[in-house]
Amino acid sequence: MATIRELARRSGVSVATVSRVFNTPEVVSQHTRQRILDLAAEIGYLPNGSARTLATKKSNMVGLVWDTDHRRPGWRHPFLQEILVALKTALSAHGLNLLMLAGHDAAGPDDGQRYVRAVRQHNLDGAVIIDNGTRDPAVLALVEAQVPCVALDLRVDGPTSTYITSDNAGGAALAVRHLVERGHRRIATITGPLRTWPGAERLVGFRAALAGAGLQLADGHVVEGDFYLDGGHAAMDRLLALDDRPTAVFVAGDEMAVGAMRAAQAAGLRIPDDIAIVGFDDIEVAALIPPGLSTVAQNKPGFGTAAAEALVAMLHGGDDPPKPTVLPTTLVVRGTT
Amino acid sequence: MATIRELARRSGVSVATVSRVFNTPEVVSQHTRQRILDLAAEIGYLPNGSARTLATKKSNMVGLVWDTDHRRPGWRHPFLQEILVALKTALSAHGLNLLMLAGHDAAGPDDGQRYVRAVRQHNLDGAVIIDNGTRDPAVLALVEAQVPCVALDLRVDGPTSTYITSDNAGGAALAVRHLVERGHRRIATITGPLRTWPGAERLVGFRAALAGAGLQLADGHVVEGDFYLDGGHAAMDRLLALDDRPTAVFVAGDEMAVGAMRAAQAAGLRIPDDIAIVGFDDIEVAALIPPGLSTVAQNKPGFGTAAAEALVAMLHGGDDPPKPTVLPTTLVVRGTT
DNA sequence: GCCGACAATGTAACCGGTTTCAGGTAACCG
DNA sequence: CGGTTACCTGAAACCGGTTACATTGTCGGC
Repeated sequence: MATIRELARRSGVSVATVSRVFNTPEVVSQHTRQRILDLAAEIGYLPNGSARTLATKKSNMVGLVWDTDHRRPGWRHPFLQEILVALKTALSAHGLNLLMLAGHDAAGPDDGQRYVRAVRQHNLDGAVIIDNGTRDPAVLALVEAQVPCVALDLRVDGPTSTYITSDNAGGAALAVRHLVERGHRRIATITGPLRTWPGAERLVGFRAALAGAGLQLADGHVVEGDFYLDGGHAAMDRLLALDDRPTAVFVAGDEMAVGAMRAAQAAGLRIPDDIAIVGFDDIEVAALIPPGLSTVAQNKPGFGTAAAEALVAMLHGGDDPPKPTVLPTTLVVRGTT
Repeated sequence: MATIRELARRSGVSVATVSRVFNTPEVVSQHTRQRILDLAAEIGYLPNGSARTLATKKSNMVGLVWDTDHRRPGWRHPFLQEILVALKTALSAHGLNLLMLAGHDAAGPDDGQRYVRAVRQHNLDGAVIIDNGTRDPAVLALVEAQVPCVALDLRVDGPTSTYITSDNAGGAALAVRHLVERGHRRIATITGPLRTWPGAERLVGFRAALAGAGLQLADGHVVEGDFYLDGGHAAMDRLLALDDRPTAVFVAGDEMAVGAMRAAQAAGLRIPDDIAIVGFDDIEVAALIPPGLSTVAQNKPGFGTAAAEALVAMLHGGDDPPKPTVLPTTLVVRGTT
């Protein structure tokens, strides 16, 4: 393994000069620079990342906090894969790597400082937080420790942190307006967990849009779900048991919407004739399941790229507190409406 | 930021002793050890990972090679999320972290050495390769460079590398036998890309099982697909255009199977009465799409845990070449058969 | 009472870079 | 021709750990 001293010796310069070739190339003369670069390529020299990190305290790595909730074994993010692809691509375009941080599953004590510890131990430059749905104290510790952070779908801010989210309220409004246009008057909703940011916001948007259309929200027409399929099914069952059963339901998550569709079908209802459904997320199944789930689509890669941009801005950029990014949503009309 | 010298000074011992407390605790006296640990907790001392890596050349990090194929923007692994969860959990139980390595998307030259470079630069202890479907030369460079590697669904082996795969041939055989039991005699298959390991093996298993059942494989009853939905659709169209149309199709991937179902339905065929379909993978949609896709299920978390085990065995274990892991598959019968 | 073994700790070199500061050379100016 | 100045390079301290080797002290055996 070639080291910098080896390379310096061979090319007859000092280690300082070699170091400069890789860090501030403009200060070393064209001639020596080229000679060193050629030789470096020849002997296969690569600057050692650990040494560099040790000296500079910058690792060019950001942590990925994605806590696979131990209380909920089947926990899945609706479109983790798309986010990850976009995030990784955008980060590596800036020379940043992504380190997956261990969550609850990690060995060692858990005093709520586990992410902070990991960040300090590895000299991470920042962190991306993919919401686990709850305000994990360990996550909050991260932003309190002034680690540059960008959270997805979790509302955190401060001098060194910001968040990316879809226009949840606006998306919900899109859904409602669409249903109203289709002639529905009795519109219910199955929400996400209301302690989560998207869960809460989509309900806010729903209510506002309903009011905007001059419609009343009937008793029992708001049922809190859990973003999972079975939860959606159960919630729909409750709606269908009502005396003034709604003719349309805005379901705040596609997975729940699929469950809701099943519940409706199990109750012998035809979709969309007897009951219309609009989901949120636009996950893969939405297009596949007959008759096709109308839904509010999120800009999935947008989460990843926006997160990368925001993080880079905080790392390289000035001191002005970063602005949250709100990604626009779009309505996708399929067969359920 | 407390350093080891600071901690040493405060507790009145040498840095060597402090270091030993964290690395070989048994050699330092109970009394001093406790005193140092207490003080460490008090001042919040954490060993610096970079310094440690620099000195020991072990980083306790493994690279994740997951090349999001730039030639195929929509490239998705059928169950990346499940693998990732299991992998991360299993690795962190051994104190290992996962670093996502940049692929084609990275800046800099691409001479096929990009992963090797990344590994050397960060002193990675090993790598997990999530197959991109092709034998990427950059991946092969990794195993040639004697980096401890474990590949998923990609057959690589050598003194420092091994792979994890499902029993693809066996799974295909399960599917065929199931169809035979249902009374089918004219069984066709839509394969994955035959240059991929799972694509090839599933075809092998298919052929063997057919022969084992004493059945002939008719001309044109093997159509190569691409693991994507549209490819499955197109392949099914070709099968349905045949004179001796099959009564059952083994589709070597669920995503393709969904496409195939659509093609069949578009052609006015009833499933499973006019044509039966068995998929492979057991992705989420399989259970959701009516009438429910019968399929060969893979042990998804198994990939992650097995990969972690294999890697740990190579890192800590002896020099005996690691054994590949073949995960059993199971048949899940739903409505398409 | 001396010696060897052993347990606990310290000293200092080393891992492979970065960076401050200073030195040398050549060009330029008055 | 002396003095700036700009440009390029080198010497050496430093980042925060690990570890080979040396040292000290205790104790048991003979």
